[in-house]
Amino acid sequence: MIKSILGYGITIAMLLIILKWIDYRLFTGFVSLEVYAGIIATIFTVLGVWIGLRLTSPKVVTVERENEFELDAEKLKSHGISNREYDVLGLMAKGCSNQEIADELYISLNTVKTHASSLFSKLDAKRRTQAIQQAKQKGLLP
Amino acid sequence: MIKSILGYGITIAMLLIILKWIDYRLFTGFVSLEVYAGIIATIFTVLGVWIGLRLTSPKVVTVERENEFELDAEKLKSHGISNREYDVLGLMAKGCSNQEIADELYISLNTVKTHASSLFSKLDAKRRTQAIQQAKQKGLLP
DNA sequence: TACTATCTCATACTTTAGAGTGAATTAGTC
DNA sequence: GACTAATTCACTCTAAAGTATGAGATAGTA
Repeated sequence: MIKSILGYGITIAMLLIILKWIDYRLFTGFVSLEVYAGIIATIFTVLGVWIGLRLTSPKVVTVERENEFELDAEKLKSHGISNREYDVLGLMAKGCSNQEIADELYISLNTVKTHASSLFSKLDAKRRTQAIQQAKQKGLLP
Repeated sequence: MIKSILGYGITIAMLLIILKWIDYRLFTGFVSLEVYAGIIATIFTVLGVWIGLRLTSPKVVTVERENEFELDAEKLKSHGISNREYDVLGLMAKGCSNQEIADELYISLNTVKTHASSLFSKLDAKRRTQAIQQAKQKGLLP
C-alpha cells in the first residue's frame, strides 16, 4: 500500500517535471506549438488509458463447481475393495436393499451379504449408512 | 458496425474541429497557453480512458463457488418435515443407528423409530439409505 | 503346480430396522 | 375452549440387515 502510494507520487512528480520542462523549451523556442500540443496529448492519452484500466472494476463471474468425481482403480485398491464389492457399494448408496442388489447383479442374497460384510470391515463401518458416508468421504462415491 | 464506424468518424471530426478552434482562439489571444494546454490534456485524458476501456478485453475474475448448501425452513416445510424429524435425518445420514440417534437427541429408541417412519413416508422412501439419497437429491442434506 | 485373491453360495444365529397402532403432553391457532 | 401439529413414548410383529463360519469354482501369479 505504502509502496503504491509512493509510486503514484513519483509518477505525478515526474509528469509535472516533464511538463514544466516542455513549457520551458516552448518559451525558449526550441519546440513549436504543434509539438508541444502533441506531447501533451500523448502524455495525457497514456495517462487516460492507465486511469481507465485502473478504475474499472473487474467483472466477476461466479462458476458453479461440479463436484467432479473420478474413480480410478488406485483408490479402490488402496482400500482393498474389489470390483464386485464396489458394485454392491454403489447400489447401496442408491438406496437399494440387499435383495434388490442381488436381483440387479444376478447373485444370491447371501452373496450380497458377504460382500457387504467385507465392505464394512474395509471401510471401518458398522452399518451400511456409515459405509456410504465413509466411502463418500474417501472419494470412492460421488 | 457501420453505425459505430460512423460514430467514430463524427467523434474524431468534432475533436479536430474543437482543437482547431482552440488553436484559433489561442492565436487571437482569447485563451492563455495554460488554458490551451489544460483543454488538450482534458480532452486526451478522456480519449485515453475511452480507448483504454474500448481496446482492452474486459477484466473477468472467475470465482469458483463451492456447491454451498443452504437450508431454509421453506424447503423442509414444502416436504412437511418437522424440526425433530430433520434432526433424525441428519444423524441418519452421518451413519448413526437408531439407538445412537436416540442417545444423541436424548429421546427413546421408539421415538426415533416414529420419526424415522414418518420421514420415510414424507420422502417416498422404503429404507433409511433411500431416504438419505432422496433428501440429498431434494437439497435437504448437503 | 501350488498359491492367492476373488467371487460365489449356504446355513444358522443375532441384531437392527421398520410397520402398525394407540396414546399422553405441549404449544399455537381459530 | 376446541382443534391441530408436533413431540414423545410403548408394545407387538415382521422383515431386513449383519455376523460367523465353511466351502466350492475360477483365474491369475510365483
